[in-house]
Amino acid sequence: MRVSTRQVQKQNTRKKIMETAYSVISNKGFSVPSSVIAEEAGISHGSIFAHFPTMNDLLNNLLSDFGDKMGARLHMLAKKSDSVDNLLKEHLKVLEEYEAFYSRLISEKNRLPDEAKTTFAVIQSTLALHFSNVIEREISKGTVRKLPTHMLFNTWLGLVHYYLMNKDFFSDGNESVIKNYGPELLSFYLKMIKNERGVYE
Amino acid sequence: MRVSTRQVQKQNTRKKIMETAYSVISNKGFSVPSSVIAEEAGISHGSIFAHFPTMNDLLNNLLSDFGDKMGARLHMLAKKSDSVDNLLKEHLKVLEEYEAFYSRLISEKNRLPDEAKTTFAVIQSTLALHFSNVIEREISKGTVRKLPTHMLFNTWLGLVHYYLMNKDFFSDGNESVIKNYGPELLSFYLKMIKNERGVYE
DNA sequence: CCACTCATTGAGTATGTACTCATTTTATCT
DNA sequence: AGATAAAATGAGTACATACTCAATGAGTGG
Repeated sequence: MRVSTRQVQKQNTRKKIMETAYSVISNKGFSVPSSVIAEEAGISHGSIFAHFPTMNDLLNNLLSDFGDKMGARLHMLAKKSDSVDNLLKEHLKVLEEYEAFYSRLISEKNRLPDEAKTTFAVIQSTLALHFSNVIEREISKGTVRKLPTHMLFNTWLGLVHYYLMNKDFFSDGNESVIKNYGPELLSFYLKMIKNERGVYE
Repeated sequence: MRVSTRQVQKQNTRKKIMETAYSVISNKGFSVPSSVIAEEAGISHGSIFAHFPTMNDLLNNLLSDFGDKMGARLHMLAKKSDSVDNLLKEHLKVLEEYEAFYSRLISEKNRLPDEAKTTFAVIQSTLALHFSNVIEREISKGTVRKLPTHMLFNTWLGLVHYYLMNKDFFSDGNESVIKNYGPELLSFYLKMIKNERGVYE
């Protein structure tokens, strides 16, 4: 057989490590010790280092995977988003899906390896691209107020990140902030940026 | 004499530790080791622990002082702020004054002792109080659009924090983000929340 | 000037965590 | 089945950092 049991085993272990790291980091943050990840994954401590030369390397792999995954997800949503309303609604859906890890990322990115900034940049610029396309179309249609696109974008992201980072202030325990507040954020933001009086500008 | 040289000496050392910690943390973040603070302050490592039982205790003192100082400063500005424009302009001034440490605080508060959350809450609620006073007055005057006050507040703070936390993305090196972008943030935000057509609602 | 007190010192200790590597376990090949 | 190679193990090492404490020496009071 081409794919030996051994190879499968090794790949499984690697995958197990990555998945466990993802979930443990989502719950406890990036400063979780390697020993905890090993324990949680049900493997020996040394095994991690048989698969990844350093913890930083594991982190970089995680971050890059995450960037790809979430980036791809955001890219998709653009296709079915003809309006700001829909785009942002879809954005919130994606965020809810990745909420735990994403929150950790935006909270802790400044003290993570550079890969974290790259991951963040990938996600952000993907979103920004689709956002500005949709917004500019709506501005020229007159449905959105004539305001600088980049500021509209930063305001939306700032607002959403504010809620994600201050989770403990807004939500109790492990509840999803996006689930609880997403609709309010969305409707408020739309009210703020939309032309109430139609196309007359 | 009542105040002996010794007492003065001790107070000076304590002050020196606090001030150095404040500036070192402003530059390098809260995870800076005690040894670096001691070095920078020009005192022995052990001296820190002669003044503060633990590093956490030092941090708590710093945070509580900072909260008091910035809280008081924010409290003052309310008196001369008759309009949102002025209030936010003054807010930006205060932020610029405390930018480095404040940025660290909002970035790292989630992994700091609980005192950090308290400090944050003190600052935030002081600002929120004055903000909502001014905003509600302007809403009833018709100069600000009729939108929920708490969301207006969160949007402003979200936007500002977004810039502070992504400093490296917006500004190079050690330049002040507030200095560079404050005016743009302010004018954009005001444009967004203000009624362009006066009192007709 | 001497005895005493107290702030300061810094080498030493304790602890946590990343990473190593000789050994063990397990799959594969003949 | 026995020999070999790959994967996993976990006790051991290196290092960073918080905190201790006996020793130092400078200010204080008699």
